[in-house]
Amino acid sequence: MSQLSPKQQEIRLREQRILDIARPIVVQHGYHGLSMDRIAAEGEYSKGTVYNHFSCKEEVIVALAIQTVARRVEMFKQAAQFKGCSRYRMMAIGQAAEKFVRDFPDFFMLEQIIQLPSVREKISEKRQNAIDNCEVQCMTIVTGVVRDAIAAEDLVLPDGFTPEKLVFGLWALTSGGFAIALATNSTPGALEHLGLDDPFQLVYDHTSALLDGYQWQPAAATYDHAAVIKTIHQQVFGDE
Amino acid sequence: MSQLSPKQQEIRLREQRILDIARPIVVQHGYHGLSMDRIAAEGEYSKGTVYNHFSCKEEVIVALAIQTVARRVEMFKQAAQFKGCSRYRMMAIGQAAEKFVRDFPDFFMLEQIIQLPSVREKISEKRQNAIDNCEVQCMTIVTGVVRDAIAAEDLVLPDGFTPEKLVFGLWALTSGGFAIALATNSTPGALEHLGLDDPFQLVYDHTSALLDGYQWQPAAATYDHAAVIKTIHQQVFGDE
DNA sequence: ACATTTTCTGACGAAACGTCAACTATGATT
DNA sequence: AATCATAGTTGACGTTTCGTCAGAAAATGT
Repeated sequence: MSQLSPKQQEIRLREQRILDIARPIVVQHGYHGLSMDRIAAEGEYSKGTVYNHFSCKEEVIVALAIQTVARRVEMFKQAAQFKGCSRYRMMAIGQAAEKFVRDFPDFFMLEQIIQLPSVREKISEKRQNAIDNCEVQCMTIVTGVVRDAIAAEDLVLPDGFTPEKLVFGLWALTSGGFAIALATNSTPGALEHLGLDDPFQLVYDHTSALLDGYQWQPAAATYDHAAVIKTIHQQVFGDE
Repeated sequence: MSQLSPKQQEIRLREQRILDIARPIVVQHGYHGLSMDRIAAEGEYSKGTVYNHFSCKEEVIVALAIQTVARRVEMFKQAAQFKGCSRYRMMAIGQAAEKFVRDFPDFFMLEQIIQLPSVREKISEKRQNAIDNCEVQCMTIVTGVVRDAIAAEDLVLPDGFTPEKLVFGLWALTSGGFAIALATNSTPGALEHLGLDDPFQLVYDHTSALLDGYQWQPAAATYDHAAVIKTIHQQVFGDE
């Protein structure tokens, strides 16, 4: 039934092609460097054609962000399936989050930008939902691991303290830490000057401390972190 | 010696007046809602005059941010002088950070924006340094409390783990948490739907857990948080 | 072959940026 | 008081980007 006419196929392909054109522009020149005129010029379309696909610049940006964040959801899904105890599985998700930021630093920063009201208010409801859905999926995956930890009695949360509340903390710590790491990338030496040479390592250490604070077993002091991380990267990301 | 001619006085005053005009525009209409034409129109200056003071829109934004962040430095200074044990003093700083975000939510978000390379590269070195200086001052105040805690033997850091590294974690957790709280302000119900009705409380709880993770004494379970917070607000912020 | 619908195009008006040559005010000097 | 050099002000201008839309072109149906 979904026999697309040649023309409609072309249109479908073009939508992706426009995003493929836009992506490197955003990476190289940032949010402000992207313009609809530029997309049209590089793709040799007329402006109107581009606007047929995306009603404004923000739609393009958010469409790009959705594609990228969808990859994070996949990475989180993979990580949550890591074969190991609950705490190691949580670590695997942490490693996925770190890998995502390292692989797509520009899109991690974009995520902040597309939260701005000035951007969100221009976005179609469809894409609003798509992006929110990705967030919820990530959240669901992580809370799932927390629930497993509780079920396995690796973790006991205080009364009224839900898995979601714990995840909020991990989310805040990692996203805040990564944001600092990336922001100070553009001003080299800012962190190093304070003796903070490896912010990613720091985020890891603090996450460990936070989990220790909630007494998630096994405690950080009792296992070989480097070894677990190595196994995670082999098993989940196929590194060697 | 610093006898300013009437004309020069007028110019000096105008600089502040421009910022006073710009501030509510930014608060109400955000970063994109601010334009140099608009400042000129509202102040009944010509555009050229405005450009005599600020060579671009970004300079205005950053000048505003500097003024606001300088207030945070003052709040931190006050908080660090709270009369109490090291952990309570750290809590006081946490309360100051929270109060700052509550009082100036828009400028907290601006801080993220002015970190973008596209903004920073247009800013004069003078203002670059001014804003960096505020960050460093905040950092110094907080690490000072950590050092006091170590000196008082309320806290023992692991080998090679500097006060700065601990502060990085607190900074990441609070700024990340506040960022989530503010970002989801514009999409009401997003957090509530997950049972996260009070993100500020959550940031507080997680900070406590993190400090517990590093075994900063006294442990969170051993004191009356509401009472301490009340005292902090009375003593530091003059609330009743 | 013709009609109809869909898609494409680029010229257009609006908004904002940042510049600059001409104009005006200031205050120092004779 | 008149003159002049300097400092400060102005708004029109060229540019970029946005988003629109009437008409041209192409695809599809009869």
